[in-house]
Amino acid sequence: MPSTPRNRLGDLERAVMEELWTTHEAHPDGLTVREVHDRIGLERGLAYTTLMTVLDRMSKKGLVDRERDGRAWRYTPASSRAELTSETLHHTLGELAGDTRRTALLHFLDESTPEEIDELRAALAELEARNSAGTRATTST
Amino acid sequence: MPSTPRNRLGDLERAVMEELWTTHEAHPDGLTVREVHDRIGLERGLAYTTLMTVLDRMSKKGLVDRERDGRAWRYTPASSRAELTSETLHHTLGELAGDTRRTALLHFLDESTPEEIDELRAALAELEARNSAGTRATTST
DNA sequence: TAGCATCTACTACGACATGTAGTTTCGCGC
DNA sequence: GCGCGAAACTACATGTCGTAGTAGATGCTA
Repeated sequence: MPSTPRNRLGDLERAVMEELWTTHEAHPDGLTVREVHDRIGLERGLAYTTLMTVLDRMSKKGLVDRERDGRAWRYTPASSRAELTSETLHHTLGELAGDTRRTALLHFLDESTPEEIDELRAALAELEARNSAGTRATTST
Repeated sequence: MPSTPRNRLGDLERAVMEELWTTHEAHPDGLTVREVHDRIGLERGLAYTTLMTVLDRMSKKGLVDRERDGRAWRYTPASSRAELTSETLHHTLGELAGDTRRTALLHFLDESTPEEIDELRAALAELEARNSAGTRATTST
């Protein structure tokens, strides 16, 4: 857990994260500034240095990690989209006391589509399955 | 549903909302700037006008409603804490595509305490109960 | 009725985040 | 040795938020 809040991304920051996330499989070592610029900067008419600044700031905020590759840096997402989202969700709910949280959750579900609720149920079921399996063996992180 | 995003409150803004929320039952007509100042401004050594500015901005952002009461305005929360939270949760999850959302939810649950998960289950159960009851009668909202 | 209290409306300003980009510096390969 | 490309540093505009002062309206009171 990073000490810095590092929530709420700006538009460009978000676009960069999206790019890093979606290319992470194909490029596990990350992308250089130039690569990011070629992918999302050119089409927006952004200067190379703009992406450099943004990536630099993002690494200082702990949103991305970077590693040397020759004279360049390779940037990788510090956490997956799922992790970051989960973090935000916890943050949002974390501000609420127990009783209020209940109400908020109810409201949330109330305004969810049946599909979303199904997803949630499925996730709960999966968690349960995993837990009961792990009860007598696994020691996960 | 407000057209303006109106998420992410600042510290003072949040404190004001908390005050409006917690006093809403006892004061359904809302609070005046002076009352808000007396309640949370004095102890922080804030000027009266500071609260005025903040409340004014918040009403422009749609966070609070206001109604005339003599020469003063009475401010009420535009939505309950639960609604606002629910909105934020939806917003957070709304950026994700189906597959990613599943993963995010799983992550979220993974990092939740058993109590939190119970709360969620309870909320789901309550929703279900309400739905099956309403299937043949109620026409809500 | 003149003045004081009280409220709103308008303006301001510093700090910080973000988008955007230029300038400087430095190392590597030819 | 020189130039290319990358990083590092600096800069500036805009928007938000916390903070507050001042001007102007209006009602109450002596």
